[in-house]
Amino acid sequence: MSTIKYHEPGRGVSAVDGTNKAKIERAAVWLFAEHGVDGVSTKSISQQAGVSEGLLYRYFKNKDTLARELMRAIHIRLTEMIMAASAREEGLADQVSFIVRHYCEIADDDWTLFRYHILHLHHFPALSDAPAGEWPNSPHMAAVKLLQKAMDGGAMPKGDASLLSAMALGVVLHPAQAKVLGAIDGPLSAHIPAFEAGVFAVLGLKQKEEV
Amino acid sequence: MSTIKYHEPGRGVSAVDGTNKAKIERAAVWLFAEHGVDGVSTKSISQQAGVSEGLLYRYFKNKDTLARELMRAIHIRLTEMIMAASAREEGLADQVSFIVRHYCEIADDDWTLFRYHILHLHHFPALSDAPAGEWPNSPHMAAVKLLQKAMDGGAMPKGDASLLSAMALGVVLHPAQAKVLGAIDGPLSAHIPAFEAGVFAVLGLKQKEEV
DNA sequence: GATAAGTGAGTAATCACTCATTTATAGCGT
DNA sequence: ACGCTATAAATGAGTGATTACTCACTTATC
Repeated sequence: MSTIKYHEPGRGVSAVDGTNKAKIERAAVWLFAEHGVDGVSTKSISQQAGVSEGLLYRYFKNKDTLARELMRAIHIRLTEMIMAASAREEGLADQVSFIVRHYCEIADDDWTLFRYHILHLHHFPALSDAPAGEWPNSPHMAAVKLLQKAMDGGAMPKGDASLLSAMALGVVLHPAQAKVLGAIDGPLSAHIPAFEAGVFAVLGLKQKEEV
Repeated sequence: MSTIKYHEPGRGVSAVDGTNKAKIERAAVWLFAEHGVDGVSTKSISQQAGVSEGLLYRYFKNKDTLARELMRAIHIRLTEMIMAASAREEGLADQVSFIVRHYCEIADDDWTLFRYHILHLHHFPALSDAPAGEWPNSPHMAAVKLLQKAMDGGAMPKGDASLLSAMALGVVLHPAQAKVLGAIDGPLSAHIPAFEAGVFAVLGLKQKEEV
């Protein structure tokens, strides 16, 4: 696990080593987050990375593959985090707290990559459409499965798991979007207690008492 | 006011008349929502609209102006709706219900334009940054002012109005995003009761009793 | 000396935008 | 009705700039 870092253009992604491949990825994710995949030229990526344009094509088949691999990295990280929460045995409240906390920490850990995810996921329908088979392939579908299991087990009243999941995620993700637009500042983690309270309220769970 | 219509490529925007200008706007908003401003060529807009490429420049200075005018239309419509809610005198609960209901109805009324707004607002920093002066210039800032007034008047406990506003809006807007990605279907208006309950819960308001 | 890493000029396609030209519309005296 | 004219609406080939990507080549590494 990495230490927490903010805002600097393009930390994280792959290991923060000094290889040219990592330089390209860090430059690309920063530019993609800022301008969108179609708003960024391969030339600008190579310039930002400080390498030649041709080198991009030694490590990535084409621009779209580069953009998709970066998106997949954060998409999978978030999905697996929610699946990990789902596997915990301490009850629904614990699972929800786990997700809220780790969502914020993943966002803060590599804010550039996270920003790329929330702003441009829709550019990759194959990642986000997610009709989903046995394994959830998106954060949303993983959360739906978690809530469905809780409903089936009687831990919360039955309802539209997909809708409730979207509402609960929105309590965290829209503030994240507001942070992108400059309407909120500081790390997301600073607001974990507020997010927890909000998500608990939306799901109709009893707030755990203060300490 | 117009009748409710769904999904068809590019209804709404300006009046749904048959003028070439309206044809261009409808084609553009559909393509911009689908592929982003930078992912759409002026040629493709003119083809989708069934006019020549040169005609675009009789009605709009350039591609970016066209994209910005369309975004401004929905951005202002949503902002003014929230300001209208703010002017109502029936109390905070009534204002919140008003906003939730009208947000859904505006989205359903011109889903293509609304989709363009939630997916690509960040492409226009000048519209979304909104440090805001006396008059709120974004839905978020309008909602913040409403909540701040409610807090000052003792209608709800004091807190971070900007954060709470983002959380509350997220209860409606993230499901809207989920609908864009195909994880939720049907008109947003179908979920108004659930959204109201969620927003009330996030804001710590008493749910009005069932009828 | 062999393989891998890295370069950047070159290519055909596409881009946003212009402008000389053509087509449609409107007004008006007869 | 009709022709004549002035203006507005609409066209699409043409412009230089930029695009994603290739490849013959040079440089570094073992």
